[in-house]
Amino acid sequence: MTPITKEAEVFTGYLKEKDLKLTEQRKIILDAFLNIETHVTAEELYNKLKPNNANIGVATVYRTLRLLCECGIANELKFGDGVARYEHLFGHEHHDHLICIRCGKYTEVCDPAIEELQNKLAKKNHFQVLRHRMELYGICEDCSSEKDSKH
Amino acid sequence: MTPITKEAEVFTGYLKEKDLKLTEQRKIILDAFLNIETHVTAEELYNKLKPNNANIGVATVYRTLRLLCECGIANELKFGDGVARYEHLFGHEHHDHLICIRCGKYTEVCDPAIEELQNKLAKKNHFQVLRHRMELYGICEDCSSEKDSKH
DNA sequence: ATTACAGTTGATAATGATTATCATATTCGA
DNA sequence: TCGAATATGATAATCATTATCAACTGTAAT
Repeated sequence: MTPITKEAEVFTGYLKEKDLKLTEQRKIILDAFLNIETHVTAEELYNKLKPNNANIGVATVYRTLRLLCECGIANELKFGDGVARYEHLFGHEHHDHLICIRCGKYTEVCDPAIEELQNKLAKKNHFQVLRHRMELYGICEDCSSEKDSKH
Repeated sequence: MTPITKEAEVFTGYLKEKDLKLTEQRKIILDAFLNIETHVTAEELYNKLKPNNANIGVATVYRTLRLLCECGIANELKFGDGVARYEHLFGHEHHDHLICIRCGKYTEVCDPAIEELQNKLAKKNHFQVLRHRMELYGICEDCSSEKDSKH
């Protein structure tokens, strides 16, 4: 069976609402995107699709990822290396990132206490927060112990 | 008199240490950079210099900004619009940003309580934090009241 | 099912920020 | 002053992303 995911429903609804069309490519891209449990770049997703779908172009991948962001299924991340990465939002609502500068691995974290302080901070500055990003860069546990275990 | 700024000292020291040369262009670029009290992009700095220094190329501006980052005088910021911005660090050590998505204005903020929680969060994840970035995106006070005052 | 049109597609050109190249020019210690 | 090492500016190259556009497809009404 082909289970109709929450994401597929949302996407379909969004397209209808905007008078956009549910094309074969969009279905394939959404499906592939949901089957990746980490960040992907548009390029990576495109390369993943190519073997089985020789006919999907990069431009369409970019276009579709934008749509997925617009309807809240995906989230665009820019860590500062000049490439946009995309992650799905459903199932892991909001979170921040710990990014290892040695191996590139990242961990999703969430700290409600920090969020609360952020809101307080914003209020103090008469600023209405819509979204935020917080990234801690450093060395992850694995890389840290690797360095220690040099013998 | 030409006051020798702390930044000029640091820069000179850094260049000497690395066997790099203190060129006329580097002096001019540092000077111009220090005279801007906000973020600048490399392009903006270049345009600012051009009228009085027809002979400085964009490449040199980029190169010099990188040096300034390396020696801790400048800090590179990437807000996700594809352009790198640079701010000086001395005098405003560490801070985070409130960024207005309507007018583009940003405010520097600093909250030690948040920093502390960040460190705790990292420790809990056995992660060694080297640096972090936190940006709150939303509507600033001015833009917010502007909207209200539509009459 | 057919039609017709609005929206979509892929190939590729274009863009825009940044970096590499390279011949010429500068710096600075000996 | 000289010479080796480093810098410079102009411009080509790069890389991710977006625009272009003729051909194609989804959809809702017929």
